[in-house]
Amino acid sequence: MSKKRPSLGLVAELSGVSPSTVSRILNNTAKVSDSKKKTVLRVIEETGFRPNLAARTLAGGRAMSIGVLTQYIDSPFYGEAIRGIEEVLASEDYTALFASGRGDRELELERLNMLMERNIDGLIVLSSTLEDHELEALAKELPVVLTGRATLNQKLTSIGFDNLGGGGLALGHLAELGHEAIAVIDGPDDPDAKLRMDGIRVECSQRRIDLDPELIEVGDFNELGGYQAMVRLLDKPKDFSAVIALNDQMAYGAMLALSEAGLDIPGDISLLGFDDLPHSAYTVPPLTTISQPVNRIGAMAASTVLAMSAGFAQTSDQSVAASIVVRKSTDSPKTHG
Amino acid sequence: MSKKRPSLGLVAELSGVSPSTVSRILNNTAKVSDSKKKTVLRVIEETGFRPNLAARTLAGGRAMSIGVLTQYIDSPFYGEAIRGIEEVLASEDYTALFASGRGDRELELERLNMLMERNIDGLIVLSSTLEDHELEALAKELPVVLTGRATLNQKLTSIGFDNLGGGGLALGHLAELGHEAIAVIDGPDDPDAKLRMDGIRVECSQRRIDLDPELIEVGDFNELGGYQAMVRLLDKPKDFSAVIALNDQMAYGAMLALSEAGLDIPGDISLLGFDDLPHSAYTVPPLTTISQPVNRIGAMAASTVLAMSAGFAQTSDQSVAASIVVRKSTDSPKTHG
DNA sequence: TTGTATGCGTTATCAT
DNA sequence: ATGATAACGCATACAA
Repeated sequence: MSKKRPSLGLVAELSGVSPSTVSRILNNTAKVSDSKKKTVLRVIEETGFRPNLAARTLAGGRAMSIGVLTQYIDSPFYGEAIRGIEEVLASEDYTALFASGRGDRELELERLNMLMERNIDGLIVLSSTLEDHELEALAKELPVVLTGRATLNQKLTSIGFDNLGGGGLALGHLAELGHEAIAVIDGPDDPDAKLRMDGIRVECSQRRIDLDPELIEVGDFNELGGYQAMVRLLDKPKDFSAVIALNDQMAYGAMLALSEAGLDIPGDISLLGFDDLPHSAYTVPPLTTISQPVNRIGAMAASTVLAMSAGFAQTSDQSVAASIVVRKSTDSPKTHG
Repeated sequence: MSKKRPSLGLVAELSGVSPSTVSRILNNTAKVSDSKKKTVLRVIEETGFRPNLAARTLAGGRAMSIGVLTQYIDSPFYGEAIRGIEEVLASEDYTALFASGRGDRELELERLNMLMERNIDGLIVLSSTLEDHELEALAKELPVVLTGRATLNQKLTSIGFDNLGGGGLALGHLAELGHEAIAVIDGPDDPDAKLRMDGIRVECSQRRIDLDPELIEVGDFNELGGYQAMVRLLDKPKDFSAVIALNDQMAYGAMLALSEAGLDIPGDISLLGFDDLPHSAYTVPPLTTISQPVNRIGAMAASTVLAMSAGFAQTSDQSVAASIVVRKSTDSPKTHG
């Protein structure tokens, strides 16, 4: 019953031209007389013809799709990037194919294979358990753009945050408010976290502020890890007046721990995060945070793969600047007599 | 330089068998002698052969992909569902193709076309601006499973939340704590919101509680809308001791408004949300909420399309039960002398 | 400018 | 149980 979809051949027949002519019109790959073009276009309209992507791909054309490798598709952080990617790709008639590895190497490899089976024209790696040499190997087969690994490997094209600068911004803000004893909730073993930490350290030494190693606790980039790290921090005999969480999600967890301890933000403790997730404007109090333009990164990554796929060489590294969004979670430390 | 991917033909040649035999082994579509099977499998291993999906699709096989139509891929709510969908699909070697319409009908149609071009084997509609009759038309062309439209149209297969029951649960909880003047932050014009509201109303009449229309403000299912609705509520001369927000995101916004007004949760006002988003365990205070097993819904939707695609008829409606997660944002109203 | 012929990698229909 | 062959819908090299 269901009449099968019209094919290019049908359109050609109905238009009284050859299939190649229709193909040419579709892909704008050669000149076609206006009259023929007009009728073909009309027939396409009438029949509702849409090229079969499988056939097009098989015949050597592009698959019109870009793979996106990530850990968790449902993460507020990657969500931002994904939106940027989607917008750019869609505007060029490309589609994003997502593959989440959930931090499991086996699964990630499996999903990556799935992407390759689908003849993707390029790959954006938002985060991955893959090692550099594996990514390099991949990059020899198709355009690959990484995010968050800037400066780590010059053989790979990457779009980075200015994590170093962001770290400096964070510490600078607190220092200028007058904080001297500053605790940090570090992230997992991850290039982004490392560079943010480095930025904080550099700024510390420039301002002659002492970063007490005892006041650095490691989290997992999630709420729970931030909560637990904050609890451990609070347990220590050491005093501190401000806390930097290396991402907003951990800051959320820290907020809860602080509140349960009866501490006021920013009255007792100032708190600062990274990423400026959409939700951060609505925490209580609204969170001061380092804004990494994540969705711009996504957009840049997308236009970069597209450019590479079209044969344009790319400069290997690009990065976007961080900025600070000052809200209500940071203030001067209270001076106790 | 880049040696092109090994094909089924190559594998056949190297194994000394015909292409058909290799295909049979791959798809388990006929008996093949163990000896041949063994060598073919070995060659596949050695060459790293992976079937080309475009070819497979073109040749009449399945595309091994299910389209997922949604408004915003980066939304904590849909994120949950998407995870459920992905897990089920991946386990069956299927892939989800996402298309976000961002609430724009034109864009949504455009993205839907993109999905059709890709020969999807089925479609899951998480949310859509499409009307029922359009969805019915679609459902005639391929398996379609909806979420959140249960009971609205019997011709369509759908997986629904028990919004009605959830609404009852919410009001029941507050009623039993002793609340009588209850405000509601309603959602946009949306079946889910409507049913939640209905559930609240039904429970109200059973408990002889009066739901003051003045205390119902409409939000947009986002933090900002919740914030604004709460501000409007606070502006009214009417008194209330509890607020139900029809989803967690609006509850987050309400929390901020309440805090800015100097009101304590739950000391002054109890607050309750819907959805039990991952973040809700980490708000200050942690949010009491109606848990809709969103990711189970996703999983059910996925297995349902798969079943339909395999030719099994489906009962038209399924739904999963709601439950209440009591945390710290609700308590008995304070009795003022 | 336009048409013809061939091939892309796989499945499916026949044979054997 | 296995192989030969056609077909899927399109792009492209080659002819005209």
